[in-house]
Amino acid sequence: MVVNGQSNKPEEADEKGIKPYYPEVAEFVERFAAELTEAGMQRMAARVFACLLAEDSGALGSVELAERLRVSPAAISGAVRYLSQMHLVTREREPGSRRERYRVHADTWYGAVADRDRVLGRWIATFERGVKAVGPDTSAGRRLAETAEFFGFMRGELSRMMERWYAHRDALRAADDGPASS
Amino acid sequence: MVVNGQSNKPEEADEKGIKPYYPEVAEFVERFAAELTEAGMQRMAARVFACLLAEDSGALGSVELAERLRVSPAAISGAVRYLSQMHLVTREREPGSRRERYRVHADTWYGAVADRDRVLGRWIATFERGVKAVGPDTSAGRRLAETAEFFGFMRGELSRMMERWYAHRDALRAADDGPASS
DNA sequence: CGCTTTCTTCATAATTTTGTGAAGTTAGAA
DNA sequence: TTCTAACTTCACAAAATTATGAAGAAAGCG
Repeated sequence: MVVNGQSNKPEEADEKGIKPYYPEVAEFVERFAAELTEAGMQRMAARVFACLLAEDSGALGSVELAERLRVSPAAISGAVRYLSQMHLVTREREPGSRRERYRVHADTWYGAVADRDRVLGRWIATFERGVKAVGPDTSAGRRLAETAEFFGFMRGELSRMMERWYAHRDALRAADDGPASS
Repeated sequence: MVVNGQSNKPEEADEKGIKPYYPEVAEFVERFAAELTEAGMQRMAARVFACLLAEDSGALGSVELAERLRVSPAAISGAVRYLSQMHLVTREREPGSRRERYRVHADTWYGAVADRDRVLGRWIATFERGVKAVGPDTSAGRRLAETAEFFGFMRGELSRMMERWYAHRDALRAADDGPASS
C-alpha cells in the first residue's frame, strides 16, 4: 500500500513527448490555487481549477484530478459543483461513456464575468433596500445610493470591457499566426 | 448583567432626528454581509464593512461596532485588520484621544480596485511561471499565456474604468445639485 | 441481465477558521 | 507618576468547512 505518495516524479508517461505532471507544474497549480484561495475561492475548488488550467487537454475526470491532487475522488465532487455554479468549469460526457469530464474553456473568463453580472444585480437591489432603511436624505443614504450607482456603472462597463478583450485577443492571434506576411 | 441583548429597539437616541440602529438597518447590514461572504469575504469582516457603510458618519470605534453587531470587541480587531489590508477601511485617530475609529471613504471602491490591481499583478507573475512549467508550445502553455494576457488587459482597463466612473459620478452630482438651472 | 466503471450522496472524522475572555500595551488625563 | 480607556495579542473553545470511506445509482459492456 502507498503510505504517503510523496513521489517527486511525474505520474506516468516519462518520455512520451507530452509533458506529464512534473513537479514544476504541481508547483504552479498549488501556487495559483493558494492565490485564488486568498482571493476567496474554496481551497479544493481552487486546486481543481488550477489543475485543469495546467492540463493540456483542458479537461479531466474526477479520478485523474484525484490522482494529481492526491485527494480522494469524493472530494472532487463538491469542488466541481462549486466551479460549475461559478461558470468556471463545465461538465461534459463523451457519448458512449459514463465517465464525466470537467473542462475549462479557452474563454472561461466570460462565464466568470457573466456571473459577476448577476452578483452585481443582487448587490444593487440590496443597496436600494439599504437606502430606504437608513433614509435617502441621510449621509449614509447618499453613500449607499452612490454605491449602488457605482455597481450599476460597473455592470455596464464589464460587458463592454469583454467586447474589447475579444477584439484585443483576436488582434493578438492574428499577429501570432501571420507575422511573416510583411 | 445583560443576558442576551435581543432587543428589537434602536440602541440609543430614540427621537434625536438622527436615525439610530433600527432593525431595518440591521437587516440591510446582515443581508449585504451575507452577500459579501458568499462572494468570498470573511464573515466578520463583511459585517463590519456593511455596518460602516450604513453608518451616517461612516466611521465607528470597535466598541460601537461590537455593540451593533452583538459580538465581542476582540472579534472586531481581526476583521478590521483584514479590511484595512484590503484598503476597504482606514484607521484614524482623533488627536487627543486614544480611541481609534474605522472609516469607509466615499470612494472606498478606489482602494478596492487598487488592491485588485496588485492581486492581478501577482496572478500574472504566477501564470508566467506556469507557462514555463508546462512549456510555451503546449496547449496548456498557450492557455496560460492567454490567461496572463487577459489579466494584463483587465488591469489596464480597470484604471481607465475608474476614471470614467469619476466623470460619471461628477456628472450625476452636478445634475443633483443644480437641476433648476434649465 | 447481471457485471463493471464512474459519479454522487451520506454520515462521520479531521482540519481550519472564527470568536471569546483575559492579560498585556500604550496614550492621554488627573 | 499613577490611573483609566482603548486597542491588541494570546491561548483556547466553538463552529464551519473540507476530506474521507462506504453505499447507492446510472450507463455501457459482455
